[in-house]
Amino acid sequence: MTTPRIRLSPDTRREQLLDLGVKLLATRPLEKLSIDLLAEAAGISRGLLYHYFGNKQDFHEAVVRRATEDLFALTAPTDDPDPLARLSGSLDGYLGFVETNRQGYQSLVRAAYSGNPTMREIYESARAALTDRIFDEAEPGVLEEFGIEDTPALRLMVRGWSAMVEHVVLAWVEDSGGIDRQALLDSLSQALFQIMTTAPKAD
Amino acid sequence: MTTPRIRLSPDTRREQLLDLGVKLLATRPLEKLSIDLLAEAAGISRGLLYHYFGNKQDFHEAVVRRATEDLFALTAPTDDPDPLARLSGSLDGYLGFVETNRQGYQSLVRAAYSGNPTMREIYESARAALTDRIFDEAEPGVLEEFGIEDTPALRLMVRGWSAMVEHVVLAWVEDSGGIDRQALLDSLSQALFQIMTTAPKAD
DNA sequence: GTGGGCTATTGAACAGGCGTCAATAGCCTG
DNA sequence: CAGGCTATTGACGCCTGTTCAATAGCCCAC
Repeated sequence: MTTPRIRLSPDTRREQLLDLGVKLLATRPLEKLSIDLLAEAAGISRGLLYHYFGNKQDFHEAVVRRATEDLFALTAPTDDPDPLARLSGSLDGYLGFVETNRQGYQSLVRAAYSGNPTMREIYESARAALTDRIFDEAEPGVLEEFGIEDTPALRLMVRGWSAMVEHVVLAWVEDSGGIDRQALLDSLSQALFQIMTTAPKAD
Repeated sequence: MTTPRIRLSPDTRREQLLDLGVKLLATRPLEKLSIDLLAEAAGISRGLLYHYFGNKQDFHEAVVRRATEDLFALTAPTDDPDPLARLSGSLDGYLGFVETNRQGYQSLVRAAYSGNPTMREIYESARAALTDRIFDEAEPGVLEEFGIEDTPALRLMVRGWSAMVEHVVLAWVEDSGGIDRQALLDSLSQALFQIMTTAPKAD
């Protein structure tokens, strides 16, 4: 009755478990992704998971890291040289991702706030990568034209803007409240522009 | 050896457990606030906790609700009639609260993202109350002077600004990066002003 | 083709935290 | 000071994470 045990190469097995983890995360929060659930879904014993990932924490971290990689890959900005157009396009891609992966994205954000410092770092670096590439890949000198200066204060405010985007987008996806999609995107990019042009100069 | 059991009135006992819960929350995240820990700290049996709060969820919710009430009470705005001054004072009080209750405030924010809808609602309504009172208590007509119109889109963006404030303030408290306290407060209130004056009109 | 070894895989056992409930014992009232 | 109401207990069952010695699939040498 019981399925005969199947022996796979470590790489294959690890990949299978990681992919399955991300897939299951799209339907439930991280805390509901138990060892039991994954083992049963993968058709393996609980013990095997501990062979590949030291413990539940490590497994969860690996799954979240994989999920952020997916997010990053699926939201590449356009190659428009205008930074504003790049920002707009990137925001559009980001919103699209959230629209089609609402549950998975919620699980991701929640994981970032779960209290585990490593988890937070994983998400924080993903978020940094998302915003950085909008500007870093732009032609040098464009920012200076607008009087934007790269200071710790500016970086802090931009990270704050990211948090705002997360919140607004998640709320809008839940219930748009009659707000037009494009108007939302415009407001968010305009907010960033304003924030950047008026950030305080560091002491 | 064992302490003789002490019989208190339900109200007294409940109050004691709630206060103790908030106190313990200031030193650890919510998920570490186990039944065992609280029972031992309070000098009671685990069973008694289930008599007062149906289960761990309910207990956690009650503790978080109490914590948000404390936050609200400790950050009352000044009675300045000028809405900008009121906002500034309120932000100042809020930052002060976070500075002196960093751990507890972190636990609070994390709880809000924990996935429990009730928890989220508790925190969301506290956040709404914090921002609403800045404007609701202002003299009527001031907002209109600045062309600010109360629309779903505006409310959404203001809630987004709250998320930004949370993020920025927590990051700044962790590591100021040489950013001046007053400059931070100014940037945040200025950001709100800009966001409010340029929010899209709902279709 | 086959026997043997490397190691992927298992499952039973342990730990610790949540939740239940019949039994116990403070405190108040007459 | 006796009796009752009910606040309080503690032992029990269950579920989930974690360990580890035993098992068995796959590949290679012959």
